[in-house]
Amino acid sequence: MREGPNIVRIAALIGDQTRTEVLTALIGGKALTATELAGVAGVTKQTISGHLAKLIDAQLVSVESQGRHRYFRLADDDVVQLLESLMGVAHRTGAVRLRSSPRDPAMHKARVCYDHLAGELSVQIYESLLKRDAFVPGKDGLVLTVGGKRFFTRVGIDVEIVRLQRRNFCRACLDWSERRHHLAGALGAALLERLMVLDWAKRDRDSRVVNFSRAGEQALRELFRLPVAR
Amino acid sequence: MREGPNIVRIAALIGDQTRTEVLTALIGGKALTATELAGVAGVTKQTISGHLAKLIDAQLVSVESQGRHRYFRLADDDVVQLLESLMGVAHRTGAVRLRSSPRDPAMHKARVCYDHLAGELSVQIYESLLKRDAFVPGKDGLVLTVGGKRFFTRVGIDVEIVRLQRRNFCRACLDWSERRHHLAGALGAALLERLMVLDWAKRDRDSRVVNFSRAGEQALRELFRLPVAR
DNA sequence: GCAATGGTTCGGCTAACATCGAACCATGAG
DNA sequence: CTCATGGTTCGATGTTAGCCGAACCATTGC
Repeated sequence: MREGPNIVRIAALIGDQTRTEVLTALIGGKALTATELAGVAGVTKQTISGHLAKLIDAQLVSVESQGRHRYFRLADDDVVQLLESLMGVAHRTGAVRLRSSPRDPAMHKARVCYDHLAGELSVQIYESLLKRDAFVPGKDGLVLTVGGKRFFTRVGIDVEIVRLQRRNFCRACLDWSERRHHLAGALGAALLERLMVLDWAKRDRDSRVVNFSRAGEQALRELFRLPVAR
Repeated sequence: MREGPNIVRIAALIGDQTRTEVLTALIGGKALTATELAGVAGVTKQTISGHLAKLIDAQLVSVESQGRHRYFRLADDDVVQLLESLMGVAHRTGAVRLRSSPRDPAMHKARVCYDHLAGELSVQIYESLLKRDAFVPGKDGLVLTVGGKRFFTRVGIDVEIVRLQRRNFCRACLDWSERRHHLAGALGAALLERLMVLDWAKRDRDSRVVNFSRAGEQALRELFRLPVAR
């Protein structure tokens, strides 16, 4: 009768305010401790401990113990994709949070999606690269062409070193605010990393927003030949 | 404090066995009545009525009244994408249904994803088209090139007529079993439709499986120049 | 060794919600 | 009009699960 994977359990886990608070906090990409997570979720540590146990059991979150601390992070990229997918639907159905802060437009322009860039700018980068044949589809994600490699070399990224990472090198990720794709994988992460090192962009202290400096955005736009800013 | 769309409500709705039964039944693409849905979910009609009201209120499902019947269908493509995304995570975490039927390999090869094709074959088609520059990324999904149009004309699809539909014409959809993209949108739907008319493929009576005839698969492979079958 | 901090386990309380029986409204057939 | 069928509303019931207080284990610092 029933077929396919059991999605109910996963959805039920996300269908709780506290746990979603945890998951969205982890989209930021940084590994957090239980007490930190209890703080952002606004519950006691006993409660958060219970929730984290469930999330780990379901393999949505993974842990690493270091001394008396336990660091929690998302277990896999696909969790990020799932959350962004959920946000897409929530966005369409108008189920947005009441407190739509001034952050909102900034979130749309550029934000962190786990460890890579999301939002308007990121989509433009991805599409510009695609249009210039920077990658072709491969058997597991995207394959960077010789021409594509040049773009990254020019920002100061050593593509061959990035390629050594065990994770997926380069793939597309659906952007909930734009409903289009942006660059993810090790290469996407390396790009965001590099933007921060160059001081072209800075992460907002306590949100997923990424703020570009005037010069940084300018340089990025020229480098990836993005359409002119409005 | 909190930012972004409210995903908890959506996830909580999916996090119920009965409602998920309803949603997955509707991925099949056909609009179903309340009593039919009560049947597949195994609950009484009062119960299903309550669930449907919630799903409609959250805009995951839409209704159309016809006489004394009310036909329920998924409200938007993004719900399908969300469900497939969930299945992807559930698949990775090994949370598959106990009863893994002989249907399972068939599901992986070809199945219906709302109104278009999903599974191994569909991914191959998509990637073959992409490699042959059948589309370029556009501002809202993919744009079919002149070269791409030829592929569809050759199967007997009048692309210009398909383009008239109000829905998104052509876009990519993430495939949970393959973890890669396949073709969706009006064009994807038209292709599946055409395959059935040509008798190259048939839908399984009571599942999402799509069975290809020997000749049909052969023809499809040649037409879209797919890699040789294993 | 002893306190302090990070985290988990246990038990009990409470609220939310899925379920169904029964009654009720709407449409269509005879 | 009358009856049958498709759906919804209401109220009562039972289960689930989130939450916290308290006690407990583990690691670090003094």
